Amino acid sequence: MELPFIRKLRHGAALTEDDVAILAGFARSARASHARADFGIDSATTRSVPIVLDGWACRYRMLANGKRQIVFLFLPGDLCEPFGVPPRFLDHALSSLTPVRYALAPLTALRQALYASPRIEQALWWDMMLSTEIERERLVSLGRRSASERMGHLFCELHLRLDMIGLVEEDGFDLPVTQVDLGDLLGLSAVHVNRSLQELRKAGLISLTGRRLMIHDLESLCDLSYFEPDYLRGASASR
Amino acid sequence: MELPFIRKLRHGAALTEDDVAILAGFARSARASHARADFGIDSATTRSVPIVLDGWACRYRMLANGKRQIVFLFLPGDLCEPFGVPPRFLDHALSSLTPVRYALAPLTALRQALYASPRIEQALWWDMMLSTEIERERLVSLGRRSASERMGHLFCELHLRLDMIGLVEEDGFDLPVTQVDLGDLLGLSAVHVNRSLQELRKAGLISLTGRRLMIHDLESLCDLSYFEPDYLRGASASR
DNA sequence: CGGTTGCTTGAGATCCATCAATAGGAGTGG
DNA sequence: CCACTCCTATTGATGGATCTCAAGCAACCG
Repeated sequence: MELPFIRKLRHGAALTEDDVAILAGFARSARASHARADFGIDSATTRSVPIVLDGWACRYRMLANGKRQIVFLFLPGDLCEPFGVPPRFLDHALSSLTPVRYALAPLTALRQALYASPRIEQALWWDMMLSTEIERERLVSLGRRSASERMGHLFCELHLRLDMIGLVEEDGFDLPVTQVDLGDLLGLSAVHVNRSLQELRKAGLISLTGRRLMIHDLESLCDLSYFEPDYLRGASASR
Repeated sequence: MELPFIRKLRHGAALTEDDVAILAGFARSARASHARADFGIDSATTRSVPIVLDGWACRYRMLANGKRQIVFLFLPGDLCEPFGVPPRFLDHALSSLTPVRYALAPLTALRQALYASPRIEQALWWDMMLSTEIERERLVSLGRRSASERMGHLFCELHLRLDMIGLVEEDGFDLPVTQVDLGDLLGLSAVHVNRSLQELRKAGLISLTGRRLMIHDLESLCDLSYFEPDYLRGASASR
């Protein structure tokens, strides 16, 4: 199967075979990380953008009172930094949630790639804007949506993002994170995550057994959570 | 006085006089907007990035249940979109909070400017990362900080951002927004905004009369709200 | 097996939203 | 100038949403 980040970028621009070859080069040297391990920037890897090949990861922040907030959730195919990030902004607070395989794309090589191909440039900008929109919408969730609305919105978002890389089967997908993680993602306590999940279950919208989430009524879930797929209106390359 | 957005960008790169001249060109044709008016992209101005010259503005989102969440607060000198945003992502939900003067920088001209000068390119990337960090930190606020912590954090952030463009005098600055606006920014009800403000006042940390905010004890305010100026660690051009 | 991790449930406390009412100030029309 | 209205800030009272603390249970694992 095609690399997830290439599969994803195809949604942002009509890549040629040459483009794909260049991008595939970034994934040649993969690293592996255990679950729950920081894998951010160390001195040796500075000036590189991690690309998730497999597994789930996140950017998070810890407060002095011990609370954690996950700022962004990275799925397979996601670039963990913008392609033009100044090195002094490179983020140390990247962590795996599951075991993760990732590649490190040097900033210089990324720049060369987008100079070489306007389609790659377009795809990378598209990817960055997609991430930005996702982040903004989560901000709206934390500010103005109730617990179960947030949960529902997250599931709609995941459905859309995972579908983009072919990881949705029959409206179900793996959800390989704990309820504590979901709480840190949604700004909720683990206990309340549990209760919100049960609300959605009782409403017949989802089921979640093992680590597999089934969405039984996507439309109602979107309605409940004010999810508008349009907010990722760049999600398709066609206009 | 120098244009605020040039003054701001100087923090991100050592601009030459030529750079400044190019940037100043963007501000030549200013538009004006009343308070509380959408001034986003219309057909005539598409493919341009608004730059705030004067006044406060925001990007917001409305939910179907009537709730509003402000996603980003724009101060004088702020670019309202990333410089490389694909046109299909241009945001319609930009609104002024006060009367605003703004310029429209065509995307194509921005690209030419950053091709022409690596310092301009560096400054624009720096600016984008600064915005990103601010947005992330607000997400942390909404997820994991209490009402008065959020409020304190916002004031620390504003102090830092306004100081960058010379709008702080004796630890005080104008805060030209209503308590409803503050609520939509911080994910709170207007009533609770009022009570949180009084908490900060009673603690002797701030005073807010008319539309002027005085910060009496910046250090305590930072401690209270877990504000770490480092999160804007690219804030100075020196490394 | 015992220890750990994650999920579930209950009870009580806290934070914050909502509803409602008052008061002051700014603008507006007569 | 005055009466009127609208907007904003403020305060009180109440209820609901969510947190925290605590305990039990199942699954997994060394």
